[in-house]
Amino acid sequence: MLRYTGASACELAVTAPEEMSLSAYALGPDRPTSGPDFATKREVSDTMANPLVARLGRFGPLSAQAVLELHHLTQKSQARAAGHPLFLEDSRCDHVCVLLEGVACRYRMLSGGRRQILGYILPGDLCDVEFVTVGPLDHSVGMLTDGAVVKIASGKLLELLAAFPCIRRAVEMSALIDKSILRQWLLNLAQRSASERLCHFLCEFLVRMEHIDYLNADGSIPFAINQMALADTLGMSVVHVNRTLQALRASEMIVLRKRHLHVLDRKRLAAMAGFDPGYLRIRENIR
Amino acid sequence: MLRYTGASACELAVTAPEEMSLSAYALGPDRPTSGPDFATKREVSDTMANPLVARLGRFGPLSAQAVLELHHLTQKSQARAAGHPLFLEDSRCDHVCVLLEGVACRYRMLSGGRRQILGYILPGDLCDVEFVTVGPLDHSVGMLTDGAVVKIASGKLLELLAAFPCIRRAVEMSALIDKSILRQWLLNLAQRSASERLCHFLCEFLVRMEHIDYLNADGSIPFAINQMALADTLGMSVVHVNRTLQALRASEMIVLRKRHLHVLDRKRLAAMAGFDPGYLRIRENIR
DNA sequence: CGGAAGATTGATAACTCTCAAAAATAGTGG
DNA sequence: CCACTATTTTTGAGAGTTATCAATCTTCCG
Repeated sequence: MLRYTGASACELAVTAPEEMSLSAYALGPDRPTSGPDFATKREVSDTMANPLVARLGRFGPLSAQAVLELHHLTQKSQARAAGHPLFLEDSRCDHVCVLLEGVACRYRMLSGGRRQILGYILPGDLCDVEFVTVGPLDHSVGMLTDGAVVKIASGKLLELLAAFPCIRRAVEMSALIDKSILRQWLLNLAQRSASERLCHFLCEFLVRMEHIDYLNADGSIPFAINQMALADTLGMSVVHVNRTLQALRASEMIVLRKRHLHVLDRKRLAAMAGFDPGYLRIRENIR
Repeated sequence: MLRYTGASACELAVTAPEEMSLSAYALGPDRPTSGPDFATKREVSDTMANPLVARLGRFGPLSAQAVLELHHLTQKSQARAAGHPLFLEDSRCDHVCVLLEGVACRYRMLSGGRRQILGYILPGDLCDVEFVTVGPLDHSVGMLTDGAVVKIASGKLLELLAAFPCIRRAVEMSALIDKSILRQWLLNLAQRSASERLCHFLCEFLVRMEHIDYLNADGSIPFAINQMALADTLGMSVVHVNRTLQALRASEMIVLRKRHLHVLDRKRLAAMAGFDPGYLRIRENIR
């Protein structure tokens, strides 16, 4: 039972045009997601229902006051359709976003219309944490799937960081992990073959999704990332992504269809990729 | 054949065996480097002679007291020969290093004896700034050339950060730039051809060296990075690095010999690489 | 001078890209 | 609910880039 079901509009059974009325969507009483409706749950006890609280809380205990504040900040969620930009390169920004639902990515566009995806942002993640940034952003952030976000003014966030050391620590930790992931990606791109790269990405994505409770009972996860995005992530052509995926399917390591990924043999996939989840700093290891 | 033997002593024209008497070297009156002798310049007014002070100072004004403290911390430099490890993956550490001289790099070893270089550390840079790290390090740091470092206990650094907001800001800024460089490298590896990657790296290295005043009067910079290290940086084979370098020489964009790099045509090199120095957050642009 | 590390060369093979087109799937509007 | 269009996935063929292997040459340094 999931908040983010992975599909663009289809699974949510609502159309989500670029400029729909956001508040209506976010606050509507019959919001068609199957998950908890954040707008109606305000109890502190319900901490794990809030992706931001859940995520920060995994880095260490948060004070009750801190949890309250975080809850308060994430009340007014706004829907965002796939393709919607959250931040644009070269612009300046006065706020950060918390992703509540869906998948977003950092990316840069290059001459020739190429795109390089620099990282994935999952529910509960803060972006762009480089709020400290004085200059213009050096990359864009956009939604890869439909989802929902909350904006937080930079000033407000800075207050929060100053007032709650537990939050500050969690955010700092989160930034370190981001960096760790970047290094891992670097290594992937530089040293591994196309199929190894793809396997590694799938392993990482699986572990991250599992960590935030998006693993379904049947062992699958929502996976609304199309082959073009995979190509832009892994520095390979769409054609080659396609063929590599087919090879993985043929060797019965994964099933990927209808925007859901089912890893049939984690061990083999991880071995193939040389994947060691340590860099994600998550307690439990891949089985 | 192990891949990481590092450069032999050369720039410094001294032999630097693994376990030489460090203090003798660092404090010797006739230290054979061409640069300023940090050990004998203790005046606060002489701020730019201290690589750490110089580097942090470029991010914003440092209070006189902060400069004093930084100076004090960087008195006891220790020589480090090429190949010397500063931090080892999986170990825990209770200190950071400031590089005063030479070039160091972050790297990870992979199965099969391969090495991936994850970043370069130049004089004035702090490593590993991930001192906050609770867990073991996820990568190693080692000297690529002979040089000198100063160790700072983590506790001491934390005190400093707490006591001097100007230092804290500079260190945070520095961490952000690190991340920015990582993203740029990612993009390089994923999207550019071997020759573009190489050009891009040379541009970046040139700008960084210039920024810390290592540009010689003749327009060259010290470049003690061998082709094996370049290969491990750019994810290509040594053979291909060699051939690509030759092509660059043939097209009269660079002269690279005797461990010195002379870029003859910056504009063309930058254009070839798609290099835009903005991500380094340095005032002056490449000419 | 001798040994070792680094740079260079040649030949071959492997991997991945590009182009072009067809098939399948998802989303839209009647 | 169905037809229609756009997007995404899949397939085939050929070309290009880069890796690998093995040997030689060069430079450095004791």
